[in-house]
Amino acid sequence: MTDQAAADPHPWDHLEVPAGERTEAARRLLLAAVDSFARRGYHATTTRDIATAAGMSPAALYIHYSSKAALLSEISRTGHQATLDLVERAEAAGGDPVEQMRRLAEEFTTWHARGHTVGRIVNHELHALPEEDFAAVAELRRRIEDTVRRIIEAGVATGAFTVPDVRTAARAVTSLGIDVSRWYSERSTETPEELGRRYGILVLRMLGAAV
Amino acid sequence: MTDQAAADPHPWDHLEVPAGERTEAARRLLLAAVDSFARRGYHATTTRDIATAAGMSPAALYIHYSSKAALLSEISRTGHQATLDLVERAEAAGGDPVEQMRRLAEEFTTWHARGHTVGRIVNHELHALPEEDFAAVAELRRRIEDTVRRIIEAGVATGAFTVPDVRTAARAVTSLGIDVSRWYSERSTETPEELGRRYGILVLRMLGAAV
DNA sequence: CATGTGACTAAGCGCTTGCTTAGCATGTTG
DNA sequence: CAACATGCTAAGCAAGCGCTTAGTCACATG
Repeated sequence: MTDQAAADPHPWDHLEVPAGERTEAARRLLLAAVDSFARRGYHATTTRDIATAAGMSPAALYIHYSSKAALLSEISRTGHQATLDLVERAEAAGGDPVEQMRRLAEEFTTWHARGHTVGRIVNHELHALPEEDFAAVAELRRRIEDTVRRIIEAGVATGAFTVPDVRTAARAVTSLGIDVSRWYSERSTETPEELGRRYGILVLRMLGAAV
Repeated sequence: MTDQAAADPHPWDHLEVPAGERTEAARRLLLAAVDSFARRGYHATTTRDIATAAGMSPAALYIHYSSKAALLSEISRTGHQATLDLVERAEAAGGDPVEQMRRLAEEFTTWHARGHTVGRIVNHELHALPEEDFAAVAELRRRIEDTVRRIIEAGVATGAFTVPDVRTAARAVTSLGIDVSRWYSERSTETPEELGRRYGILVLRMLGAAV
């Protein structure tokens, strides 16, 4: 089950929710919500859309989730956590700042291409979150950007990177990856991995590394 | 009136609608729509929100615009046209590909920072457009990206640029600028012009130019 | 085999939505 | 000064919204 899910990429994989933690029905609802929120946007999606896509009556949704916003919260929180994990793993895996940054840029980009549906919700529906969920998620976003900045600072210190301004460069690196979720589509000719490799090169060059 | 509007930057300036072409009331409605669509999103904005912000009763909106979607269409069409004009001017102003690209990247970035409210609507509410408006706008977007790609191709031909893939590089350049409208805020410490200059350097480096 | 229990549906409630209608002042025109 | 156009408001309509209620059914437990 688990290894098959890993072999067969799926929007669900981008929400780090252990398979056993929710029932089949709740999982189906969450997947339907991801699809619908990503395609039409949170406010344009109705609870009837979600329930119908999950093969249930409108009322069944409320047995598994307390509200439409609760679905968004779960998607946003787990999606952000998965992204932060990815970024911190790229830093922790070691090597010099150039190696760390290549890994981070490649995987960050690949994630946002493969999981562009979840990515779209994570990055474009922040304003629709209940206030306390927004605060939690904002903290995760801060830590993602901090990690990127830390690697750039390290690279500037060793002389491997040269940038006009560290904060601006960190913004640019994360921004480039995030925006992939806006434009990437299944119809794109590049695979997520190809795109990741190419973006890895572009990012290193942007930071003034010799590539 | 007109020169004061030019001296005092305003969301309106990013919608290239000649001052005389609409009445005061219609202009107020359009501005209220820009503000509300950018802040809450198209679907979360009600016609009552817009009319009230423009100081009118809900019904008055329909004297000036045929529907809520007509407001979005006008914002999206004029916003896209303004962006295309900017990009084509940067190419036409001459110089070698490096000079053209620096100008394009700087002005494209500055535009998306200063006009981030309009930019947010232009780039994130495409799916809410009526079908025929979407088609018109998609054509403008294609021409924007084509212009960027043309300059990169010219630079690759002269040897000034080196990129892993021209289409991917063009995507990255436009994407970097577009995403500024998502995260830039009036509270940002960088001015739009500062950010433009820094992004200009990052973009040229990304394309393998010696900077 | 009575009594729960959990997952579900049919129906619908109260409210908000985009938009319309009817009417009212103001100003312009023959 | 009658006739009309313009720009607006008060009131409200049909449709759709998020969510609730009441009840059904399959199945587990004493």
